[in-house]
Amino acid sequence: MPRQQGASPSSTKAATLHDVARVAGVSLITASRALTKPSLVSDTTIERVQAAVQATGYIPNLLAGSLKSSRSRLIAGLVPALSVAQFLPTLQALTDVLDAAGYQLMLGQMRYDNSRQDALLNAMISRRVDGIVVTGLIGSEAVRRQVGQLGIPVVETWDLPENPTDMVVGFSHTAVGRAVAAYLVGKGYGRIGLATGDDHRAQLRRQGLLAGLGREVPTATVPAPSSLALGRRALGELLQQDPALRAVACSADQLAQGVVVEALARGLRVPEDLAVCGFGNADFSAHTVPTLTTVRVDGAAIGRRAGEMILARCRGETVPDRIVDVGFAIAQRESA
Amino acid sequence: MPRQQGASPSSTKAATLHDVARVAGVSLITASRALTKPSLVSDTTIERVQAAVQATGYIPNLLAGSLKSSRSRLIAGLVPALSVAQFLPTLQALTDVLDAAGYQLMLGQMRYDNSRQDALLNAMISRRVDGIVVTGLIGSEAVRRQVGQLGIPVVETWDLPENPTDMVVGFSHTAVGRAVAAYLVGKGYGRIGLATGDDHRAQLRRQGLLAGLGREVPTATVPAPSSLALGRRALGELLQQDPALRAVACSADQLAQGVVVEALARGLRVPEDLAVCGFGNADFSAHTVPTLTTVRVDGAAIGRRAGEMILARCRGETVPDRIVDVGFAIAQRESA
DNA sequence: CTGTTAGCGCATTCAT
DNA sequence: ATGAATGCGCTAACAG
Repeated sequence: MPRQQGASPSSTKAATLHDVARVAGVSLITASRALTKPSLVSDTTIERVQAAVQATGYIPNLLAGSLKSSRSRLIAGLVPALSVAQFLPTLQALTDVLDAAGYQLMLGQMRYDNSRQDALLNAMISRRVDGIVVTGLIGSEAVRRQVGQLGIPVVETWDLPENPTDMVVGFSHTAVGRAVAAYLVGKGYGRIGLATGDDHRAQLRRQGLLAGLGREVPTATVPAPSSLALGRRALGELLQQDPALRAVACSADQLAQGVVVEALARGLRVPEDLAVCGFGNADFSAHTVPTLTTVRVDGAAIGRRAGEMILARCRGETVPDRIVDVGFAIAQRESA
Repeated sequence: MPRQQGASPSSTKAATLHDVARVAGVSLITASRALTKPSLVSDTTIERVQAAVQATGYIPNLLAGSLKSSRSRLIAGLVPALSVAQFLPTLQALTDVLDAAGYQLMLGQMRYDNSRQDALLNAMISRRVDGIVVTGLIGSEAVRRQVGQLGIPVVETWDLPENPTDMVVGFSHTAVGRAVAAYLVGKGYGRIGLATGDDHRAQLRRQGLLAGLGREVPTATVPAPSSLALGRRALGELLQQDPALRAVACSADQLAQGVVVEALARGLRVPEDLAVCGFGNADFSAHTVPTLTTVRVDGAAIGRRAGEMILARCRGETVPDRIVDVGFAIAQRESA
């Protein structure tokens, strides 16, 4: 018995707070307070209002409440693309933190494109989001100014810029690059190559790696999002540049996995003939053969922390640490 | 020079449409129409209004517009969890389709928990979402009734129930199970095992597989989300149940990858000693060694189609095909 | 093509 | 502890 398409609600129109108040025999505002600020209302009226809510099937209209109070309880969550596995734990943790506080996340995909970032931010601001969490940085100077003027709290994540738009939760990518360089050199690998994505942060890690090594290295650059297939291709390119390559640093575990697969397919042993280091500590990295040496980053912690900072600012609190470094750690495993 | 935290906008309050109208020298409603229904307004006034928008830095308040028009241009997108890689292409395509039409996606994680599903739906309805897209089915009978009464369009996806809440875009999981059974039997594999997730859809595929085979099979059930590690564990369990196992059907490519890794680690050749079939055609499946035989499903098409159906209903159109079967195909590769 | 009027449903401000 | 009035910013419905 399919319901009538596009029809208005089957019977009468939806109940409003007005109806609840009438049924409960109290004024509009008392009903409102009973539901949102129970401490200001007597227990008996709370009960009567709640009974009226049940009776009427009342569902509050947050649009109206938001308009009046100028607080939408909506947070914008911006990612380059949902397919970037890297950011999923962050988004997941963020959504959970917000949900627990009665906030919802509006999702936006920026597509590594500044003009789209502009349009998206405008759409979010039009909805009067109470805060913005962006994975990566806000690239558009115009947008930075705009959110600054409007006083919208912003948390940039997964990076650690010197001049954040507002707040930031992340870590130093150049430090990661240096750490990986030091690790590989410490293991005695001389001929090192790099398989890297083309995004901003991967390039920072590249710079750190080169600085740590003190020289250029063979490099294969692949487009986002990183994948096993791209890793295989990258190793092919790197071996053309240096057939005697002994180690490959990768900008993502997906790439590292591909490099390993390609190496094994070419009859190279990992790590005896070729060492491989990834980045991100993906869920599979501890369980491949060989297990993947990688850089561990707590993406969920980034999301949680970002959510808490945004919520604190939404409550009007001052956040003492506007720049939070969650750090990273090299996870030593078999592949390097 | 950090901006003042929690401060109100740096200077005066934000411009409203009222200000725009005043600056442009037209009435409020004309300014509104110039921005949202330009066809009803003369070109010269459009220009003047747009100039006024620039001059005032006006950003529309969709909260107010939505309240008045009862159309929020907000769509709820519900997934069990963001970590279920399966659904990402669907969400990504859905977000793109909605964005192009000026709609935004509000993300919700249901956590395989009916009570949370209830609470989440309520939060979404409170915000007067214009539609709901859920990956999987709406489990709560109360919620189904509620959205039905409110006349909110709903698209359930990735399944093909006989009685959808409203609309559905998916495919038959029992048919997938039968197809996989037929494929493996056709290849001559006798002793077949199953590594499967514990979610509803995976169980439907299991039923199809068993029906196709006409008998029970050794089964290892793992919790969501599927991963390489769980696949390795599952193969261990299956080999305990039947050391002479010749083939394993998996409910996800992540599991299949783990089964392959574990098989190789135990000195089994794939597919000579053990054939493996996955599900979902993940991005890596065509590039592993050996490449993974799997079931191809067009997740992006599901998201696109779902978005189009929701948007059509938001425009008041009648959707002729309320039940859309996007089908599936077995991708024959090396592992089986 | 343009304008006037009248709210959408709720929360803030003041009163009692 | 409760209530009356007011308006958040915008758009639908009618005029002209």
